[in-house]
Amino acid sequence: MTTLPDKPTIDGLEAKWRARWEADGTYRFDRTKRRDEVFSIDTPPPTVSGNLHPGHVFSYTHTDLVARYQRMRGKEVFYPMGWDDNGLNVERRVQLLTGTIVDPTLPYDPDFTRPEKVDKKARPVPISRPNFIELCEEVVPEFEAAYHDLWATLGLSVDWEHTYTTIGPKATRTSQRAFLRLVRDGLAFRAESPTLWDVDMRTAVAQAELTDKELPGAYHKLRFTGPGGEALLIDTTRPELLPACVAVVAHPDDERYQPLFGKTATTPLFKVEVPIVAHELADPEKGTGIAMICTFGDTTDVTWWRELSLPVRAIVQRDGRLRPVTWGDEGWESTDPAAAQAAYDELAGKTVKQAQARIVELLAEAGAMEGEPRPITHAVKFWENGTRPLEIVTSQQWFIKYPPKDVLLARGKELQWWPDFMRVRYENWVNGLMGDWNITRQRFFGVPFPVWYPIDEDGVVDHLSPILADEASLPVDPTTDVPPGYDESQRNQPGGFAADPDVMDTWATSSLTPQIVCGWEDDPDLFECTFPMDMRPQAHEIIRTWLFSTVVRSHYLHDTLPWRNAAISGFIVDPDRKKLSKSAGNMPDDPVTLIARHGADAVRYWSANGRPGMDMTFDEGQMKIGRRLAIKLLNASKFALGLGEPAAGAGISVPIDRSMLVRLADLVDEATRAFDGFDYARALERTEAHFWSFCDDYLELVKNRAYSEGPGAESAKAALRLALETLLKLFAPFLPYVTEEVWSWWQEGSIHRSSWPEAAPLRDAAGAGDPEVLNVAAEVLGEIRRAKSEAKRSMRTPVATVVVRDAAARLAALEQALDDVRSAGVVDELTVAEADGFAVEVTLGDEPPKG
RNA sequence: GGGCGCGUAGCUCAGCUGGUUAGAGCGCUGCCUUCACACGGCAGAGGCCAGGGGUUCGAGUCCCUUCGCGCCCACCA
Repeated sequence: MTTLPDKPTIDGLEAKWRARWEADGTYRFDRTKRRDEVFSIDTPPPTVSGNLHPGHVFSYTHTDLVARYQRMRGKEVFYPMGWDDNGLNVERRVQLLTGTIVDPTLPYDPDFTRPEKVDKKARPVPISRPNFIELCEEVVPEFEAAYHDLWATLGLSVDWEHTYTTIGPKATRTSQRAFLRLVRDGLAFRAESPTLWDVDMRTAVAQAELTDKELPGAYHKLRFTGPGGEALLIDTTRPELLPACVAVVAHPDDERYQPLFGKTATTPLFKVEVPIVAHELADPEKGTGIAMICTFGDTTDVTWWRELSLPVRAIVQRDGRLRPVTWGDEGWESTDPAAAQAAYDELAGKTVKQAQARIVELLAEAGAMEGEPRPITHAVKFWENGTRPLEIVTSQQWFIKYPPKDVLLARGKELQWWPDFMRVRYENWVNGLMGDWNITRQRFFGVPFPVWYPIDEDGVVDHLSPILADEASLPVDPTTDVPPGYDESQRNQPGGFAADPDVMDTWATSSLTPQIVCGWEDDPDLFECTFPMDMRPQAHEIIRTWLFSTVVRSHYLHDTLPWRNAAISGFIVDPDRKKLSKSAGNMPDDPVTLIARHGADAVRYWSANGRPGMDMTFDEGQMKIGRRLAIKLLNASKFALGLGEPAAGAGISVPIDRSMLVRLADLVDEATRAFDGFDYARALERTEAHFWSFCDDYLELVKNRAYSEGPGAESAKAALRLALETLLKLFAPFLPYVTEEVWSWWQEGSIHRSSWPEAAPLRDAAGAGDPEVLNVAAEVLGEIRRAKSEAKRSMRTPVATVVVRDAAARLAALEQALDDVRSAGVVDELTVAEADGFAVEVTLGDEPPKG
């Protein structure tokens, strides 16, 4: 039964079909399927602390295109959605939004309620850690709701019964269990180690979260005293670390310093004797070719310190200020402790920056600095969201050991990358790995370590002998739960236990998204039919974090890749190739507004034009084209279906109808091939081009015949319905709303649960169809149109005569479509003549009578 | 410093393993209110394919090189 609207519109389709799909469970995962019948997707959980951004729409649409294609190919698609509500960003956003700050020394206040209105200028209200976590749990769902609404309106075919968060109990349990397994296997361990440290957030930061910023600095030439009392000049950009100097270093091949290796130099001001050592990382070209090693100025210092077995003389505290030191104590020997103390007292308590200013004055007064500081610009390491340079402090942290590089590189080769060249980023990262993965964060809102530490009878906490939680008890929070064999009264008591106060790095949990969504050990049946997963879609800037760490965890837990395919999306840039951002002032309207303005199908159309891995320009013009395409689909469908159903058993007998179907079969092959290679953009482009010529040429050519009666009309109607069904299906992944709407006019069920078109049945229906028939007919019709257009006449203008000159084969093709061409062109007499080239002579007839 | 990607009409982009006069859409110009569509339709103008070498019968397509843009990585004292 075909029911056509009088005036079809795309307005309101989102609300209508979104509700219907939800009610019908159109995208619900059927967990009774076998693994080989399933296509499972490791959805990127959006960071709910962020603002909705057009870039989100872009990349999430790409995933949905693949999901919809696979579903129509007959796969049961496992397409969950997560919310990343774990980590520093959420913590900070909640702090700002609620005007609070955590003071871990405060007790829980059961009467605390969220302030109604937040004065951004006022001092944040200090609250306890449990109160803050409650606040987060209250606020985060508000963020999530905004995303859920956007995704559903955009038409993501997500199964909303499979959602997860990266901090909820499920994720926490998975994360803690995976952590305990690593501890058990000796792959996660606790150690005291120099750690990159953000002095404002007062937390450790991992290598993956680093970013470089160009900052002004200055070389200061310091006068050390060599072994023979001679001056030894050393350039440094960090003179304030002079008291932390533990050695000076030059390249082993540097002839200037070779005689000094093994001897000692004496630091200015503090009069500390430090060894003169050799190491290849010292660059003879840089400064004076000899550098001071401090604990710790940068990661090179850490390398030197480790490889040369140097002592620690740390001065920078976790708050970024210099700590008090008593010179003369063990480890702080000086040939003149009184002078050292006097100089250091000038620095203690100051920030790094203040200390630098002061020590430069002291050095100048002591005549220990050659010349003036020479300003330079150099790259300094920052936490990616930080405001001050990172320092390196020594502290106790949990680390995960990385697998050997060759193992990691082999995993990278095993994985299918779309596009393939993105593998290089992974390999670059693996090759640059240093040390182990520090997963400890000194924060409040995160997955806690399921660990306590014993306290001996003297009240000393043994941080190197952790008490692990039972797996069966997970998830646990060590600050409120009690370790096995203890009771609450022993908390923080001699002979008792102390909770691990820290939380895990957000990637330590996000790296387990496949395990979380597939129900690792919690839901073995689900895991069986979904893992290893088929596809990880994600952005290229988090290859080194999310992708990499997920590979590591899956390697350890399951000795397999977490997924077969990594589909990497680009991001959105403005026409000047600048990344869109609020600060750059080039941020377009938010996605909800864009969808309201252009329609979800139109916004998806724009997104679908971005090929995997390619950055794309934000362009509302493309959305307008998408909207036009959707409307055209409605109208063309209305026309094709409005002709009525073909008579039962009607054959597709007319050559041009068969010709159209042959070309359509080729299109199906091409679109299918493109989709199999994750090239949805190509599939769309080909389908779209085909559709426009289908409308402009084929529909025009067959229109009059289709309106008539007889076998010709029946052939046209049958061909049109077959073509329409095929085209709707090819468009369905891109334009889910309009295709579903048209589908509902004449078909049962959802188009999104129908089967992807196949070329073979089309070729069967086309029989010995020749694609050239439609090609030549369209070209001739084009020439007739041109003649009318150039004469500035209406397309309805009758044509007295048309003479087509062309090669014999093409004329033969044209002969098979002669009636349709004549009818569409309103031609009285059409004759053909053999010739070498294609030429059409058109003689227009009289103007039709007006009125 | 190492690497990856991009540079095709005013704009956004196709052009897959090299093959006839380089494609689409938008924008622009002109025409047409045709019985699916004015949220239309038809047609037109517009390009030394970033520059320079080379391989080849033939290069936007392959090789070398220069320039510009973007990004990733790096032990920048």
